[in-house]
Amino acid sequence: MISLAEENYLKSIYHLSQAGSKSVLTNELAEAMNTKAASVTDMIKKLSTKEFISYEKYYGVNLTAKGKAVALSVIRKHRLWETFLVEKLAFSWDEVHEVAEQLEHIQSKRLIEKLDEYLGFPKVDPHGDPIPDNNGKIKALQQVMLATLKPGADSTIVAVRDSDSHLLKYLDKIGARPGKIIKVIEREEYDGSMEVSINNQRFFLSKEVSENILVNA
Amino acid sequence: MISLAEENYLKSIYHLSQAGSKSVLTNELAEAMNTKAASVTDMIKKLSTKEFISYEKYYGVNLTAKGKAVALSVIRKHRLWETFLVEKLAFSWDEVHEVAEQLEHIQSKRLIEKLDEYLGFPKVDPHGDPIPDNNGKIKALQQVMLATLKPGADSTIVAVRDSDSHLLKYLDKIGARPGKIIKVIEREEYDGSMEVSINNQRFFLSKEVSENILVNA
DNA sequence: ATATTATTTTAGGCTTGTCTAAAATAATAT
DNA sequence: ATATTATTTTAGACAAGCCTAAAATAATAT
Ligand SMILES: [Mn+2]
Ligand SMILES: [Mn+2]
Ligand SMILES: [Mn+2]
Ligand SMILES: [Mn+2]
Repeated sequence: MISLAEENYLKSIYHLSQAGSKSVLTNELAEAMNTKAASVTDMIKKLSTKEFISYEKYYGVNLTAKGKAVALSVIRKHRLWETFLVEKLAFSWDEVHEVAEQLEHIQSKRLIEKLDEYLGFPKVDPHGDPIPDNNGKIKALQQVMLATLKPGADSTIVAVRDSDSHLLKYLDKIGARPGKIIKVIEREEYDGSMEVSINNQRFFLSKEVSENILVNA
Repeated sequence: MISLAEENYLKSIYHLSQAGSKSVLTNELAEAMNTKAASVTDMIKKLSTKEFISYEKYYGVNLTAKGKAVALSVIRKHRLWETFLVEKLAFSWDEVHEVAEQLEHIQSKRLIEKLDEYLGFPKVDPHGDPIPDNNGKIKALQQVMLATLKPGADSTIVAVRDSDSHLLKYLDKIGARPGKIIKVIEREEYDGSMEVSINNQRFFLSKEVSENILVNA
């Protein structure tokens, strides 16, 4: 019915449109999918024919309701599997993303329902990302990059970007996990780096890192 | 590295050669793979080039050590996943095969090691089939089709064929599970059907059914 | 030993998903 | 308003995995 490649494209389009309505451009998608613009154009046509996306030549694509449902179903599976790997199989949070990239394509409604139940219907995955429910409803978390906070502010970590395992190892080391309170001590304007405190310990975070930590808005 | 299609071919070749040494013929493989002989010949050439099989034109194929290792690894994954689905997710034994056909292709050594551990290093899957160990060692069970037993004999069920969910539902209903003792009361020579007793209950089994129940030799 | 039949391989073609190079279009700068 | 640059699409090709039809080979029957 729907191929693995198609599912991955739809998922990428969803992420790039940040669940929003702005069109996703060919080159963005090419970069995200680690492929070439020409290949993206080819796939875009197929997805458009199948009505998973609406496509205006030269101006990018948007998910249809149908396409969004597929994307959310894949994301649901991804996040449930990540939760399973961490909670049940004792994986660390930096090891799960790649495996979940494979597991998210397993086709079995029954499996994902049973898995959800087995895990106790979790609301967020190990990185703090919300898990869409069975009907494709996802709770849009009010979140903002740590990088945008001003000195003096303190805030709770909501989620962290999950696809770079080196980043995750580092965040784990400094204790930057969802639920933790993080306080901005100082911020260097010229490079965007900041000093923060987590668990009463101080750390210097590069802009890079502080953009990958999401705190509540 | 190795594709899903290639893995499935190697698994099929393994099963058809019944872990033995007799060559597997093109048409056998075509039937098992639900494909055409011409397609099989194409794939056979690829697998031969990659040295997963030895191939003598017109006389069938045999797994190399390398090919056998791949086949056993896929079978190991299949059976561990089936065990997981039944033991942890409360699937019934007739629902697991199809899902396991997908899960067996997930590539992650770590995942399968963790899963094995999580399941307590099971030796057999829900249908009684032995699970190859991490090194590709598989315990060749001494087993024989129930159909070959003579009246009066009683024997323990070791395994049942796992790929027909209707058969499995039926076997479940009559209590024909691995570990159960089954006794042959009578056998009709003309159609190979037999009357048996399981748990002190009597059943008439067609030849079809009695060939899909494996008992210890 | 030869003819018939069954099996297997080859030839040529199709779809999916990818690529490079060239052409078309849009965006930006002068 | 036009020229330059950046982006996107088209054209043409390729590998994987499948197909049908035809040719080649092996097995079997006479
Ligand atoms: Mn992930
Ligand atoms: Mn995640
Ligand atoms: Mn099975
Ligand atoms: Mn089984």
